[in-house]
Amino acid sequence: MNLINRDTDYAIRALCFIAQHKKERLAVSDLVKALKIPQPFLRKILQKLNKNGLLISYKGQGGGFSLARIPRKILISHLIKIFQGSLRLNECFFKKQRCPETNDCSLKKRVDIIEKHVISELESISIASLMRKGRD
Amino acid sequence: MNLINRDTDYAIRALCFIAQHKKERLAVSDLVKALKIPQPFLRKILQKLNKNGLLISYKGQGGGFSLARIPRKILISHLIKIFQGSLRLNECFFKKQRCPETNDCSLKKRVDIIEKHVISELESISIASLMRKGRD
DNA sequence: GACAAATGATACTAAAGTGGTATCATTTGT
DNA sequence: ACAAATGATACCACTTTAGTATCATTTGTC
Repeated sequence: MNLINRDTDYAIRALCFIAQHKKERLAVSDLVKALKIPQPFLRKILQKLNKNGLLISYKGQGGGFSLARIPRKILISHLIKIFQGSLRLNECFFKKQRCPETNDCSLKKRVDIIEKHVISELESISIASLMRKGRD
Repeated sequence: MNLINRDTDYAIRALCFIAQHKKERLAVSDLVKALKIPQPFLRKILQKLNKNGLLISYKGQGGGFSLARIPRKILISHLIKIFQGSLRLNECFFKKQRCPETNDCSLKKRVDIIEKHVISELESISIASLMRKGRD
């Protein structure tokens, strides 16, 4: 079980790398060299970031990608939603059915509390905060 | 993404049900009636709970299962470990490789903190605490 | 205008995980 | 001896994950 999957992880690395570079347009090939992510896979990820409004793409020769917003406004929670679907940790398997006996979803209530905490923590992590050196 | 999968969920229900019953031996067929879990699947789950020391099994006619320890000592975190493997939310995909640039796993550090919180919360949930009525 | 360098779109694939089913062996109370 | 129970194991369909492959389109440069 992983909170962050490979797509999301690659997306974070790519966004950090783009954010750190003065050049405001980077081609996939530039990123591949630095990040060691298979090129076709990284392309797919960047295309998705573009579709979701986190990157701007430039087609044709000399094209590439640049950030569509400042790093502080790019949140890990958003990336997880894009690449892993919702952030829910607690979809009930028995939506209609009442859980038998007294165990009627006191479990769900407890896990909901955990979920809320995790979500709020993930919403506090931005690309900017991951870039700041010296930050713990 | 779900913190608790179906195996674990069924295990929790089964354990709660057994714990609530005065009869200290319950056969799979008794549980199936009450919990509406497919019998062969539930059997597999109970066998695993037996192997992991949470249930005691009695073979032969009149056999069944009983709790191997008091409900307060059966923790959700333990069940997750049994049915879903480790509780880690944060296995690094790049164990040896250093993450490129300055982004060297400040992400991991942040997620580790979240993980610790989730684990400690799950360790605080026991079968006993799920059975107590009125507990929110 | 031709060409090459870039992204866009889409379809495919292999491996692992999830949620089961099926079968036969063994134990044990009556 | 028999039936009712668990033990062990193998199988299966479906979904998700982590990619690969291919062709179409755009655009700067010569």
